[in-house]
Amino acid sequence: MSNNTEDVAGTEKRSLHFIESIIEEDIRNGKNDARVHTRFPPEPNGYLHIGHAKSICLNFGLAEKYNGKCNLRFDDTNPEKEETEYVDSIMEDVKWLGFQWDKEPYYASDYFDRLYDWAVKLIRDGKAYVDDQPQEVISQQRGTPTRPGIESPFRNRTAEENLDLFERMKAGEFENGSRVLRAKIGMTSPNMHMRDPVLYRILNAEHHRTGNKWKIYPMYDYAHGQSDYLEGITHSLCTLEFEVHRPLYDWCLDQLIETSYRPRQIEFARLNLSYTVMSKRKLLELVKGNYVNGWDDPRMPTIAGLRRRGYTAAAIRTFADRIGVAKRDNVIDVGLLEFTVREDLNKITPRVMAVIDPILMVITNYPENQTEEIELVNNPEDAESGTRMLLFSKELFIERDDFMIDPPKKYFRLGPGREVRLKGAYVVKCESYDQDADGNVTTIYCTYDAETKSGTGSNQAKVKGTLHWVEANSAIDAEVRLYDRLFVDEDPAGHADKDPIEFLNPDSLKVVTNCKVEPLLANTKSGDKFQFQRIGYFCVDNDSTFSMPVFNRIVSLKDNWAKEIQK
RNA sequence: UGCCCGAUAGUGUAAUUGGCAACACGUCUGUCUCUGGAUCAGAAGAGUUUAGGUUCGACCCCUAAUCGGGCAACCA
Repeated sequence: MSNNTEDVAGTEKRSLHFIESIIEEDIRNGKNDARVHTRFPPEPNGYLHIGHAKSICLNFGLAEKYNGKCNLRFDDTNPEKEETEYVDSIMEDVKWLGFQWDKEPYYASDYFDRLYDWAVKLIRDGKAYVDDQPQEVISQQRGTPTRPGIESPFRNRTAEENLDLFERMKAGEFENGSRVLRAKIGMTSPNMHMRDPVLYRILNAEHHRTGNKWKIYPMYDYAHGQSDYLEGITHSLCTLEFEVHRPLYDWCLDQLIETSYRPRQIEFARLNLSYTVMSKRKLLELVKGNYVNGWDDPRMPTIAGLRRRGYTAAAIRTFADRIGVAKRDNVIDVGLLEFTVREDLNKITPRVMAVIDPILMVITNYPENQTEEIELVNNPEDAESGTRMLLFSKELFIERDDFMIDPPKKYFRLGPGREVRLKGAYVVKCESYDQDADGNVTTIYCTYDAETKSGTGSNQAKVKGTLHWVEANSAIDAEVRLYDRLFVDEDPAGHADKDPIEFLNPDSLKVVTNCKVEPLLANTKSGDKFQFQRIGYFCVDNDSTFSMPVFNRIVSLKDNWAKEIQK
């Protein structure tokens, strides 16, 4: 390592984060034969969220960077919470993000036999014992962080007795929860996790892979390090809350292996995002309580939700890269995520005309029954994207927001007597308008100047605004789903006395059904993304049909006018 | 009252490992524009939680304090 910085994406310089520093030092020292082998170890008890994406990008990214490998391993040691549906969704999400795990996916449950044999070794070595006490008693005896615990009366059974009991636990002779296998470490450690921790518990539940074969299941602390070891993992990355578990991770390995190869646990700070919740438990609550429409609801911070919303995998990877990796607690502004998608979408999406809240515009001096074709650039950011033709006629739809009867001075759009350009077409001037009984504007009457057609080079006096529009007769109907942040509070889970549900944003979804979009949008498929000119980025939803296309708003365009009216 | 982590502009992350704090987002100006988008140019904004110490020199090392987070599931 000659320099502490490196090229990222060819241009940006980025310095090494602390995990990379550790890895590079390990490589220099030839530790574990200078291999880099990471793993992403989700428990299949829920869908992955953007926080997991950070971890995925970290683990797979490190493997890529150092020519190593990264495993996908399902940490399925608790059959009561785990399901195959989650396994499938997790694999799909990891692949979608653009990563490929080494070989086949691994499962902690594949190691149950090895883990069992190791447990037997611990018992033989006098380092584990079977405790017959109920959970509450064990819990009481553990003491408190400030007071040491006391030893279990079953702590000093003979190895033979322990072995016999443990085998019978495995055989299913005992009741659920009636006995556990505990490590024999001591009851006085200031670290609660080191006070004779439970290694195995009896669980009469059907496991999603091993079915009813097992009656006992290993605990995370016992299973994780050994699973890492069996897979040849070198750097086992996890979040900060596992810091206090590390001594136990190391203790187990110390007792069980004698090779020089050793996996090392390193902790980093999990991602927190403003205006959302980021725990599987809380997300599950949103799903089960029908506050959202499933795990892939576009408002969810799940990878499936973001995907359906229209976020690109590239944007999420860039985001993960931008937020960095460190050990201090952090809350990332959702604005950064939004910026990152806009940045990506700006480069890749075709621009189209779509009017979300249409109002009829009649061009009074445009010949009756005449139409013409207007050529429009598909994407000014992409020279390869070409152009397309769009119909223009006497009757158009424009956005209701783009007209005001009595506009303020800084309003660059249409009002009585004002002039604007219709994007790609002509400059029009508002001559009059109709209102209904309630005062709503129903039709806007304009005149156009035939000399001002776009691309003719006739440099007309500049107009302040340019509006998007669709031709009234050829436009097709569409449904648009306007998504906004799910919570109105910056940190919905940060109130000890209040449930995040209380901060749900009542306007997080607005369904608009009478939108008018250009005819091209009849032929789209789920997942297609567009920029609705002047409005935002949109993505074709799964619910879309030929007769009624449905678009999700991914994110709006940066809107300075909206900011202006805030003032 | 215990133990373990952490603390740098509004938010994140840096600082060539001790040489007078940088980048991104955000904010504000302005430019350009047939998207009030994008682009481009520029500005404001921290003197690194505090107090000591070591040193020619400290964001960086030491000590203490303060603040924040984590730890007492047969969850992961």
